Amino acid sequence: MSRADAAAFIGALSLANPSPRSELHYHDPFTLLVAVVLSAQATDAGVNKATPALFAAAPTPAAMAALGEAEIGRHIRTIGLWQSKARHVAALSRALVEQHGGVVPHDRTALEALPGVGRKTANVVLNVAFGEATMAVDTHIFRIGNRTGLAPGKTPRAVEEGLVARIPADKLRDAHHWLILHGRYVCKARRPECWRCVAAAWCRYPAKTPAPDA
DNA sequence: ATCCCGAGGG
DNA sequence: CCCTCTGGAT
Repeated sequence: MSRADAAAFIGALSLANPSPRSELHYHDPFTLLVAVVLSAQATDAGVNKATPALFAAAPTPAAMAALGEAEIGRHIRTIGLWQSKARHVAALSRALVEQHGGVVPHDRTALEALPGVGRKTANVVLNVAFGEATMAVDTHIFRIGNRTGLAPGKTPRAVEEGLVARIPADKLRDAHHWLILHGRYVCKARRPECWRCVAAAWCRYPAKTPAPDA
């Protein structure tokens, strides 16, 4: 897909979702980082319910490290994979204190070396908190990139590079919100609702589900 | 039953 | 590449 079409595609999605919001609203690097770690394979509702109390108790790496794994676990017991996440959050907080002066590093290699942090999570922090021109490719964005031709690729890395090459740098941040919302409610993995997709004109994926009572 | 805004380990 | 971790929503 050309850059012009990509801009039109993203523009259509932005009009359909004029007020994007999610746990990505954390701008502080540390709370953003922890919120994203907690989000993996969990519902956003669960994360949004648990994080306010957790961050009130421990807003910084030092405070989180002091809080400890057991107490972190008590705060996040209602979300999936909480045991390994409590372990990772405790370990990454200690690592930030001991190796980075209690500050989230503005550096991909250092971020990905933290426990529980992979390329996707590192990209969220790099883009949302530090303004780097990168995209965090989750399952939704990976699927949309391939279905639509917006950014085809066999690996998340390839899709990421295609998106960064086609979407204007100043729109990458909001593109996360729009693409994820679109992937969740319209361009779903199963039974995509193509008949109500605002970006269908730029999409090459054939509608496999007929519109209800149409 | 099946899926989720992943990451680590085998 | 495949498996596992895990509660909650649908």
